[in-house]
Order: sequence, then C-alpha cells, then structure tokens
Amino acid sequence: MPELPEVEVVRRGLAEHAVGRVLEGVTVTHPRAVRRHVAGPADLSAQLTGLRIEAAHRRGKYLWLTFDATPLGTGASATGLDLALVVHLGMSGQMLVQPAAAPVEKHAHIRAVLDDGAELRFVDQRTFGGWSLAGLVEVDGSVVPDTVAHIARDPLDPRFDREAVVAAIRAKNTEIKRVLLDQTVVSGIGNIYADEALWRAGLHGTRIAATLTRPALRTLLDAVTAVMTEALAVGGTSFDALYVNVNGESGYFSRSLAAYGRENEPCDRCGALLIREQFMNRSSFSCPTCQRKPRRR
DNA sequence: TATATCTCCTGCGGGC
DNA sequence: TGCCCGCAGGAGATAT
Repeated sequence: MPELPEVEVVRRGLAEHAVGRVLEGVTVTHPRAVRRHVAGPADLSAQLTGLRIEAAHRRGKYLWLTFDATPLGTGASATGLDLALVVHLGMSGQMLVQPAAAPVEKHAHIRAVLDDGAELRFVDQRTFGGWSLAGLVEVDGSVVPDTVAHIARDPLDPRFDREAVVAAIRAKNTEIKRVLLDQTVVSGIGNIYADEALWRAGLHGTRIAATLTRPALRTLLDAVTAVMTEALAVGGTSFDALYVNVNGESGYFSRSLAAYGRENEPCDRCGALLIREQFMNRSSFSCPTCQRKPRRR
C-alpha cells in the first residue's frame, strides 16, 4: 500500500520523467478517478490541457503537480501558475509514464498525453485514489494545495518539528496507533509503517497517547523516520503488483519488515511469535513480549 | 470539539 | 468448477 516512501518514489519518478512536459490532452475513463471536481471530468481535462508541468511535490501521502504558463497552452494556461493537480494513490493507485503505444492497463482510469510522445497514466484497481484540481495557499510558510492544507508535515519534511508533534500527540486521549494514522498530527504513516515504528519503539498500538512520556514519543518518531528512510532507500514496500514506481517497478522493503505481515513468525528481537490483532477494522502486528499491552483503558 | 465508526471499492484466496 | 465470503486499508463522512 502506498505510504510516504512509496509516494516519494513516485514523486521522484514524475520529477524525472514528467516535469517539463506539456499536457497535450487528458482523457478520463472512470469518473470516480476525478475527485472533488463539481464541474466534472471534462472540465478537469480542459483545465489541464496545454499546461506545462513545472514541478512535482509531496506532503505525506499526497502528491501534486504545479504548472507554469506555456506558449503552447490553451486558454487554461493563464491560470496554470495558481493551479495544482493533486494526486492521491489511495490503496492501489499508480502513476505510470508509458510509451503511448504501450498496452493500456486494465484499470487505467486517466490518461494524459505528454508532448514527448509518452503518456502519464493513473491506474487504480480499487479506485480509492484519484486526481483533483486545487488552488495553492500558503500554510505555515509552505505553499500547498488548499485541499492539502489540513495535512501535517511528514517526518521527512526538512521543517518537521519533532517537539511540536510530541506535544500534539500527548494532547490526544486515544490509542497511539490511531494518532500515528491521523494525518493531521503527523502525515505519511499508514498501517505498515505504524506497525514497524511501534515495534522498533517497543510500544503497543493501544497505549494511550497522552500517557506516553516525551522520551518515548521521541523514540517513536525517530523510529518512524528511520523506517521510512530505510524503505525509501530501497524503493518502498511492495507485497504485490499494486505498488510500483512510474516505470512499473516494485520496491524491496517488504523483505526488511520486522512486524507487519509476520504473524506467527519469531520476533527479530526476542524470538517470541508475533501476533496479529484487529484494530480499527484492519490488522495490526506486534510482539507480545517486546510490545506489552496496557493493562486496561 | 474530540473521538469512534462507517463507507467506498476490487481482486485474491480459502472453504464448500 | 463455480459460488460465496472475508480480507486488504486511506480518508472523508457520519455518528456518538
């Protein structure tokens, strides 16, 4: 599932293969792939056509492309400087840059023709992701799409303030894993990296955030940063063909996971068998010895 | 206001 | 072989 490292891999791919290119035409074949756009997919296509991609950005799990004006543009180019194409990959979204002649993927819901003959394709099996257009706003010293303004900085952001996040977490009277997954507190963390970071920090996900000490939370946030950095270095985590970079290649971090998906396998730290529990309608993996459950709420 | 739960969606694998 | 069901889970909407 695409979490921060996987999304960053995609962003880098877009920066390499799509930035500088002009969108010569956009075709939407699945209306659900266009989000929050009252005017509909046709209007989104019209607004994007003729824009040159200036840069690829990311915050947490959100990607967005910004544009500059281009002499090749249509009437839409006049607004390009203030417009962002926001992309969320959901659970299974892919942003692929393919030769136009390449076979079209079964779940290719949006296809954008680039001026170098390639196509930028949004492929999404489970249709939890999508594209949307947004205006740009300044929040806390950074320019972001207005639909991303509520998303907190992620641990790989140079301006990530660890102490401020520690304080925000301690203000929450709920389980620490819920807080890690709350993108308004700290962004980019999904179920996989939450379990990995909690395992590294030796904390059970049902511990109440407000009861954790500042040093424990610093350790936890450092674990989040470390696990994401390591995953990014090897191209992200892949369990199947659902997560790939813009060239359709998978990452290798799944081989390094210490907790997620390892039910009944020995803990790398103590040897106890890892367990799986239901939490927030999804699976959580932990070590019953290293990560003690709280006695009660 | 803060927190918890529901819903969306599709493909895969297991059980019968 | 085919059908049914559970599972995977990000995030907005809704409920408490």
